[in-house]
Amino acid sequence: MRLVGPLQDRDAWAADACSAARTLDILATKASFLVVRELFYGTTRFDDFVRRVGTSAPTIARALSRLEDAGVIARTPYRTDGHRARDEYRLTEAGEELLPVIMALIQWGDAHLQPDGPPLRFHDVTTQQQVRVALVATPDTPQLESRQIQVAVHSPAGRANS
Amino acid sequence: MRLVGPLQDRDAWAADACSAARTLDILATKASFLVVRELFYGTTRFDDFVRRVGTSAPTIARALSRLEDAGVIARTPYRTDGHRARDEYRLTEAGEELLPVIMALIQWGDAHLQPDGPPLRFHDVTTQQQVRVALVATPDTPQLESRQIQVAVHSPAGRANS
DNA sequence: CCGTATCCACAACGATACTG
DNA sequence: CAGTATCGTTGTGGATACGG
Repeated sequence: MRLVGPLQDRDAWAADACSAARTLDILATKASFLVVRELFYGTTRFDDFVRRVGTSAPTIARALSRLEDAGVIARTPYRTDGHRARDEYRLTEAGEELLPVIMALIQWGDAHLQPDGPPLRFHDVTTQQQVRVALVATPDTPQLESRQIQVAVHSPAGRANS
Repeated sequence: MRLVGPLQDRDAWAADACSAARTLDILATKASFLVVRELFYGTTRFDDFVRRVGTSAPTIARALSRLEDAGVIARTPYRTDGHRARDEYRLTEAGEELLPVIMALIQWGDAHLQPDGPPLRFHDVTTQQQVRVALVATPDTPQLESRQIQVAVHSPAGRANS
């Protein structure tokens, strides 16, 4: 990248105010990232997070409450039938906007850490074109939303579904 | 996102093989992310990392060696004049491809954690259009490279450069 | 089924001190 | 200037046990 303008204070803006640093304070741990990933995949229940993130219940509880504090997710009661109140977790609008972060991580991992190819495929639900994360400088480039994206397990070649 | 295909094994592909999880194993800590950010900003020297990431020397040393092990950065000697050999750190090609990850973090932080607006602005070096991270499903959308991006400190309104 | 509380192990961090 | 070594503290995570 090419730095322009007043750069004498180069050391100043790095540490405190950097937006990446602030975002990372929220998504502090690996578990937090993966909980957000699961939310995009539609997971809403505590127990499913535990199993699908592959971590312990306390870790999930910590991640969920931190994300809630940060306004990334909202905890809402479901099945309000009688005495047993249960919560489900959903992304807020702010949380939905984390999709590029997650997709960028997946895309890099697909390209560099998956010798056998990507385990998952992401396609536009209408055009069936492959979805990718791109850096663009065109204001008119449309932004895909999460519900327009289709996730499929990648089965190599035409594999008949038994 | 809409999950399609065989989903019985939903719990399986989440934990082990997920590309996001694997990427996060490399960028395990906040310091690792910020070191990568600094590399994009052109930082190459140990001491500059320490100051600009705002952390301690051992933390930087750890982050650098982990990133080197992962093939994200390469350590090359500079100023080979005589007895004093020093190293500089640069992104590998694989490392360069982490730019969408960093930009996505910055973009989210700009939108949600900066009440006074983004501290930095990113523009296409030729068109001067603003750069953003987008999810696209069009194969022909061009990908901006890091050297086509211009970084400027955001000074509100027209502030004369003294 | 949905979590929380407690405890222990380990990894990451900062402070400090030291080497070339 | 460019790191490494050590150490005490904190944060993160897993195991287990417990309560709604």
